[in-house]
Amino acid sequence: MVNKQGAAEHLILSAAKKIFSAKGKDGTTMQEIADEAGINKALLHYYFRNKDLLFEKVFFAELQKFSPILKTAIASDAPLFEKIEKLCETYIRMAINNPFLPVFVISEINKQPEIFIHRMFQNNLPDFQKFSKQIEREIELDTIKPILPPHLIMNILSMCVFPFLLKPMFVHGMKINKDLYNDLMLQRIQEVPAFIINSIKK
Amino acid sequence: MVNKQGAAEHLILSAAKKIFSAKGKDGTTMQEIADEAGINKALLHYYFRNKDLLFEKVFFAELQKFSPILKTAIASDAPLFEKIEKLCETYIRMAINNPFLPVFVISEINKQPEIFIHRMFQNNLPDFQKFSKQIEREIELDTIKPILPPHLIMNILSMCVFPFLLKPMFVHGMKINKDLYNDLMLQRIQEVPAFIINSIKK
DNA sequence: GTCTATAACTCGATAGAC
DNA sequence: GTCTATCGAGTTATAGAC
Repeated sequence: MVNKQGAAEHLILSAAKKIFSAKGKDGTTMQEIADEAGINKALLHYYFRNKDLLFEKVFFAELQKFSPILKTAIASDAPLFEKIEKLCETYIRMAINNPFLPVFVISEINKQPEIFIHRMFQNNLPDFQKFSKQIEREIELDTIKPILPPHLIMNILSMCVFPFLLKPMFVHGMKINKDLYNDLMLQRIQEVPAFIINSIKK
Repeated sequence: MVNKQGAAEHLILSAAKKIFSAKGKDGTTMQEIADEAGINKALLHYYFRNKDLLFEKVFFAELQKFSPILKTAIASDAPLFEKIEKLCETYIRMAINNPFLPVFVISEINKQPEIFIHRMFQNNLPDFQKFSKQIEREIELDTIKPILPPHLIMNILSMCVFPFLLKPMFVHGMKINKDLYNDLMLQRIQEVPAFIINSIKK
């Protein structure tokens, strides 16, 4: 709001985040971003050189903040149920605080998988192998019902992230208002891990 | 493959389906589609008049085939567990046979929710209200554990559809090859409803 | 740093020959 | 029906004044 050094740069970044999120990279024009930021089109190029660099600046910076958090949660030595609770909370809070991220990740990952994965994790993927071993160990110990680790992992990710992708469907199609939807998402921090643990525990 | 009447039209449609699915409507150029189809750009306009009409022809035709199937499955009078099994099978088979559809639906629904929902269901949405009542009745009868219907509905949709959106992540990021991935998806036709029913049954 | 003006380019669409 | 050639709108990107 206040005119300071770096104010324009910040205005551009948050305007870009907003418009890119709503319309995707290709659907957005530099003019729209400039208008939203209340500045001139040429300034976008002055600060960020071109559209691609602006786009990357906006999203990869945001994503990389979460990459280490996720890696830590997945590789931790916590007991399985505790880890599942932690993972769900991490994913869901991330999405609540950054409603644009899930859509962005899914569309980018389906356009340029190699490039995206490389940028997101910098050649240092979360250790799903270790998590799989932990699941298999619990099955052997007979503390949970048999399930292939990839299925359990997919179930966790799915229930945490997918509802955010469906938000417009619920809000527009089924007349669930936005506040109610956000309440539902908050509930899911407890609801999802409980649902999962109910299903697998012996 | 064979040169016949209607061959070009068919080549265009499947080329368009492929490229649109990967890059989205805005990210795709008519030139790319023409190249993929091995024909000339002008032919695209000859057959489909313009880009928007081509896009709609490709996707809404496909989607509308499924709209009545889904509506029937959701509104049926089958017992709850049976209905859940049927729904999962319907969603997962749909996605297996049309790997491009989930990405398309999610990105479109997040760009233009009203328009998309209207086109997809022609003002005649699936009756989730009825499904919700059915869930609430089972809870009252004490045959399943208490859960808010929207959560259960989200869980079902999520576990059926989301894994298809993550395919590139599994295939590229975690070196799971495509055949194995498809096997996993087929398993989920049984796996997902079992996981859900395990979680909610008393 | 910020602006106006415009150059350079991409892409959808059409004209017209065959 | 299919092609080549080209137009024109819309966008990215830059030059240059302040």
